[in-house]
Amino acid sequence: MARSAASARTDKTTGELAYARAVDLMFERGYHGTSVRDVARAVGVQMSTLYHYYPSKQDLLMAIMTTAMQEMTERVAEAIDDLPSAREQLAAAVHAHIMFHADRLKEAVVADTELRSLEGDDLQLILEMRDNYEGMFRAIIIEGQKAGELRATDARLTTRAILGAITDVANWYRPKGRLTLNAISAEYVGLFFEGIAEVSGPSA
Amino acid sequence: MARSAASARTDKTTGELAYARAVDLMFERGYHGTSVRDVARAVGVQMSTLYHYYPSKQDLLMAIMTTAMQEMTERVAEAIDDLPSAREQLAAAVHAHIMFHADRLKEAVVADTELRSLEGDDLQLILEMRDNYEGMFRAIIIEGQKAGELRATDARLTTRAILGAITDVANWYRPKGRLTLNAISAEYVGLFFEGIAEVSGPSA
DNA sequence: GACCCTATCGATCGATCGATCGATCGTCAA
DNA sequence: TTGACGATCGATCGATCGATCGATAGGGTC
Repeated sequence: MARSAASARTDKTTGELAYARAVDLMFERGYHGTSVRDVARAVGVQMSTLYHYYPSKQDLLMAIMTTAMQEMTERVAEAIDDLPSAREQLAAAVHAHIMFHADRLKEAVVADTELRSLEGDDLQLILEMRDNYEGMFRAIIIEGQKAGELRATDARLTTRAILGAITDVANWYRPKGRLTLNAISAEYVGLFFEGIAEVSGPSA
Repeated sequence: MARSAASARTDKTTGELAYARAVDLMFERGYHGTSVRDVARAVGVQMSTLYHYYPSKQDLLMAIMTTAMQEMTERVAEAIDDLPSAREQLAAAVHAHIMFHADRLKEAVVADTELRSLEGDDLQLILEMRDNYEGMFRAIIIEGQKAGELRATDARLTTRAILGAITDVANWYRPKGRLTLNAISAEYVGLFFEGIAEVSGPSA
């Protein structure tokens, strides 16, 4: 088969390269800020060639978002599997979420921010995947409250607070930064469980 | 002066209307997803008229972002002024941030998400305003730790965790929702200070 | 060797983009 | 009453958008 120069130079097919370059560009400039021409130029191929792999620009975005949501969900599900306590499960889930947002940072950010660029059924599908993902976290919290491990806070709001905080990691994390990923993850878990108040402090 | 039909029908000038409609549209579709034509159509005016008030599309975005950052900073600064303890200051800052993100929701979201649409000096200016804003929160935490009110967590990371969580409120808050803003704010403050662990629970 | 299929190309479609022009409208001061 | 001027209009610019076209090169299949 005829392969593009760029595709032959790497071990990826043109379709896989298109996915990767689209992730890069949409991460930097957003969906509407990225033209199909930009992606084609980055792949080293004509624009019409991309339409051989993805029927539309929207389908290219959907491929990114479904892949990201699906793999993130799998990672968290695997991480909490068989853990005995809510505390351990929640810590593992937070850790898995942060890890995914670090080493698949661009896909995660695109998935987190381009919801508004989706239309119709595509939007509904991703919303369902998000609800399902959030539900995993909320279920842990609710079970932990039933078991007496966790305080009786509003489960839905608590879930949003935790997810809001750890999703934001993708907005500032730098691999060469001051803290390792494990340190970041551990510190977040400590914050969530124990809070910031000094128990023996003046206000206790 | 010659006033457009839309401007005459309201108490706003065309320039103010343009700002408001641009906020609406960029909130829904993002900066690159919103055309100057869209804004003009929403205002009820010709596209060229908008250029009488804003020299470029980028300047329109900058007007929104600087306004949002400036007013949000003022609100938090006023909220924490004269409060005696770090605990009270942080609670007030969190409350003010959430309140701003609720009643100026669209501007806040645009300011939070369109950083990547800015270029050159514009980007630098907004980044400085963000750093300054974040610095207010971090200063409270550091002072609270010195005073023994707060645990010795990583101040920079703790600040990001709190801001990440409360900024995300704009992504799900609905005025007709289950919880009032005061309840949301109070619950968040409780989470941040006390955490979710049950102190007398099995893991304590 | 005849055939087909996938992958790619260059060219081009109609639509829309951000931006700018000169002309005209409406208001207010003199 | 009139002249100046800010505000608005309609028309248009060159560039770029997402999408589609027909053509064809190069392997695999029988």
